[in-house]
Amino acid sequence: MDKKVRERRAEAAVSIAAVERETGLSKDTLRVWERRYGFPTPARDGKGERVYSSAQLERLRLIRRCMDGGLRPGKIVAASLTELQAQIKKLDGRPRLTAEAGLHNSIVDMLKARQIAGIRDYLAHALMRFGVQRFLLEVLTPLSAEVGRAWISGEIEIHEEHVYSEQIHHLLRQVIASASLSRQTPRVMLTTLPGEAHQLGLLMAHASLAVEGADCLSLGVQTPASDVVRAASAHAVDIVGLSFSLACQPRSAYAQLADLRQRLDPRIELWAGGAVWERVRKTMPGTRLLASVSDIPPALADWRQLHTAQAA
Amino acid sequence: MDKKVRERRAEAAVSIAAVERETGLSKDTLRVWERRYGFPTPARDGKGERVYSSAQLERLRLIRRCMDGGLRPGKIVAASLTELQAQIKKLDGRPRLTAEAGLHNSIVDMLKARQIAGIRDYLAHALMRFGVQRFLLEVLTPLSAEVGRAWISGEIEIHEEHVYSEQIHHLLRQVIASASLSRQTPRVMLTTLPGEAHQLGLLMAHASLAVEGADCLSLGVQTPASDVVRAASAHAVDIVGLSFSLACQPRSAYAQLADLRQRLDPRIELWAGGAVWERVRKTMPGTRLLASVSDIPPALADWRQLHTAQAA
DNA sequence: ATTTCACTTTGTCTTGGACAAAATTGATAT
DNA sequence: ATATCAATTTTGTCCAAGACAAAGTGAAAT
Repeated sequence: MDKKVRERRAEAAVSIAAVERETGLSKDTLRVWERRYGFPTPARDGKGERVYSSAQLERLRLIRRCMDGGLRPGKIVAASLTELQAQIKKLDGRPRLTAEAGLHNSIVDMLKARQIAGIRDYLAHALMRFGVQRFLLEVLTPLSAEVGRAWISGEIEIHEEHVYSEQIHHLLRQVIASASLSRQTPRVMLTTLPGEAHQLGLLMAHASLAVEGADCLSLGVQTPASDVVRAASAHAVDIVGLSFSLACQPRSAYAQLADLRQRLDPRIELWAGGAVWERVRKTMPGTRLLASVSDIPPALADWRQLHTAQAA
Repeated sequence: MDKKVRERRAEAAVSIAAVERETGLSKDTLRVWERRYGFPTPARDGKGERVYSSAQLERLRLIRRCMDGGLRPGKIVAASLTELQAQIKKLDGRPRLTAEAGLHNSIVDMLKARQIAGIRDYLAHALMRFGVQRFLLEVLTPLSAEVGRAWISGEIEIHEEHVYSEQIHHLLRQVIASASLSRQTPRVMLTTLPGEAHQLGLLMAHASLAVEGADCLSLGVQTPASDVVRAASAHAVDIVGLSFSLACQPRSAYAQLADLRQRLDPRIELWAGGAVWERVRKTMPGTRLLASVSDIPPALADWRQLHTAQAA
């Protein structure tokens, strides 16, 4: 099955723009790698434009994954497929927080067996059993990582990953709908910046905040920074929460965040969530970096303590 | 004091990457406009890199809005600020789709007044009053058109449009959750093709189908055509439903659809929804073009009639 | 009224060079 | 042994000006 998937992927030939979309590596970066490291080495079409094979695309995805794990391009861009897979194995060996280790494998198996109702039931059951916070942290976080891994390794196809995301999305919307109460504090506005199209992180944060009794207002994904500033003031929120996925570049994410912090009303707190922040050492004054959903409840408790203290 | 001045300067001066993020215009496009139309004309920093003033950024945003309204770059990139504003006023004057004028104006007003709870209540009430199908057709369709128009004409800001979309999104997910029954016929797989990021049309179709008792499986947005083909076979669906927004090009949409029809198992029906199809006259064998949500129930009735006749 | 064809507009891709921010290395001091 | 700081390497982003095809426009022909 594994092999078959890979062969089918190898059929298509993709443009540099498509590779940029799929891997998150900019066109400039792809061209400069070709010059410096001799990889990737795309064919050319009649126009003289780069045409990447799916094999190269897959290898680029592996490279991307290694980089997300902290390895540097110079060491891995020229590395062979087997070397990359060895590196990933090493990275995957990190300890995990898991409510149920068996769960992840069975969900991936269910995806492969197209048992959608089974997935839905399993997730709904886990949610009821553990409660929202533990569900997010101990079930959804490792599960999403596992599904992502299964896709990269070719175990499942992209449409199976889509099915998974869609089920989670649906479940989280229901959690948010039932957990939302109006007139709570603090007021939190949630969104992502342009370029960040991943909704799941945002929804997880939304669910966590809603359950903890915050008054959440989501703008959906991809709100330009200037609109975030205007919307935050217009809706008089206490906190602006931004979600960043692992796919984004830490450097540009940090720069965007710094820019926003500068333009945002200093009385409004800025929280940035996402696993990227594990890899960033610098902190930013007036900004709270939340590397995991488990950081949300303590952050909220801090805010409340500070603001009741001030009121008293 | 020194620091404050520097901050103000930094506020007024943005890099080409920041302009790309804020406006959605690619770096290449910005550079080529500079060459061709003589605008924008950014200053340069010590490195020789472009530094855009916030005035130019604002003008670029206006240009962007005119283009979203259908104007072409050649006519407006070199236009002055006042000319641009005049153009936007003209766009505002286009005929409005208002079946129930009172409702739409009040929703736009509520958006402007930040009365989110009011919007939510209003929509929920309309849903209960009219039922799902009439709600989709008579409320949501004209309302979305009106909100889009209000944005183009500058009446509301983009974040207010985001708030609106998010509320609709939430409501529709709830409709889908309560309307979905398993083991119904036909089995319908829903998604959009790459480049089509709009979820609302897809959700509206999903809600309509779910209410009519179809067994829906959504893949979310932007599934590559080859994955659509594989997923349709893997999940043994009867119908593949694709959503196209008005923003897409009729010709490329038609071409993509024809390509998909050719590769898809001929026993699986292909339905394409979206207002684009109003502007396309050609039909495609084995493909059903649905220009409105009101076309969904009859299409479903046709399918059922055909397939019960065959079974008998 | 619709299709066809030539013409114009427009976004994206190309090359190879340059440079600064970030990361690493090595030397020195505590 | 560990912390600090400077030197060095690595790495992503930006630049220029040219090229080309896809999308849009408008006129002529069916």
